[in-house]
Amino acid sequence: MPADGFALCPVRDILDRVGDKWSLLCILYLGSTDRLRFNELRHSIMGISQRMLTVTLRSLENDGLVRRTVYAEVPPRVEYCLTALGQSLLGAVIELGNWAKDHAPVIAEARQRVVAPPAATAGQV
Amino acid sequence: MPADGFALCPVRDILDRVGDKWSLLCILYLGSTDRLRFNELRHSIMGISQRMLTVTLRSLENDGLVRRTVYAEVPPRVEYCLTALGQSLLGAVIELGNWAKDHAPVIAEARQRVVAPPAATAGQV
DNA sequence: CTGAATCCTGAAAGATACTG
DNA sequence: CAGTATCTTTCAGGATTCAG
Repeated sequence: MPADGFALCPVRDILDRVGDKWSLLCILYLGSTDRLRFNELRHSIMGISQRMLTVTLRSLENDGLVRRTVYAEVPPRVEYCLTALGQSLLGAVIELGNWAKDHAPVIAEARQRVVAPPAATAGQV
Repeated sequence: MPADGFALCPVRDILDRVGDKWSLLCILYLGSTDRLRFNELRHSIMGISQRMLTVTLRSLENDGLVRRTVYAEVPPRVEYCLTALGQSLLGAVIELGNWAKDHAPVIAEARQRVVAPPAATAGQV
């Protein structure tokens, strides 16, 4: 692991954080409403485990993208929402999401082409 | 807005592919020029291993985002460039990259705040 | 209800060496 | 130059359990 000091480090850094399995999903869902409770979010992002939701939310909170509000009630209630910083990221995420939705079939097609290449083509690389 | 988890599946799928450690960097660098040879790219993305560059480029190629052109010369020459599909993604990636660059200091600051929380804040959680 | 703490596994990624 | 082939290590993420 080299001590790197090049210009794209911040990009790498952010993408590492935001490019994990659940962060962008959390941001997308949190961005679609005002705020969500823990289990609301957990139910929205089907497939996420309780642990990963906690870990992801902590991570986003630590980066200042998500605000966590604890209500001193019983039973406990905790609500999450995007911070201004998180909202500023939301645009790019949504754009990425739209791209993904728009081009999903094309990509699926490209992948098919890999597993099932044309058999009759001769010579051509 | 989302409500239905299935709509976000393609997003998950794309983000999984594009959200790995090197793909977006490759797209960014390939998008910044017409085309790049293997070692040019490798030199640009400092820190990437030769293996991971190969793996990443294959992955992008399989998804139809990158075109690989082999010249039957000696010594071998292979050039990579974005396809139209790849270029269509470039916009969102650049926007994400710009966001990362713009907000890197704020995020760094937020992270600092986590490791060194204010001791005197009383009352509100 | 919300979350912390452990344990565990598969996949990702790095290092290295070899090849056309 | 541009890979491929292995080997090893790391670690994200799932399951489970405990706690406030």
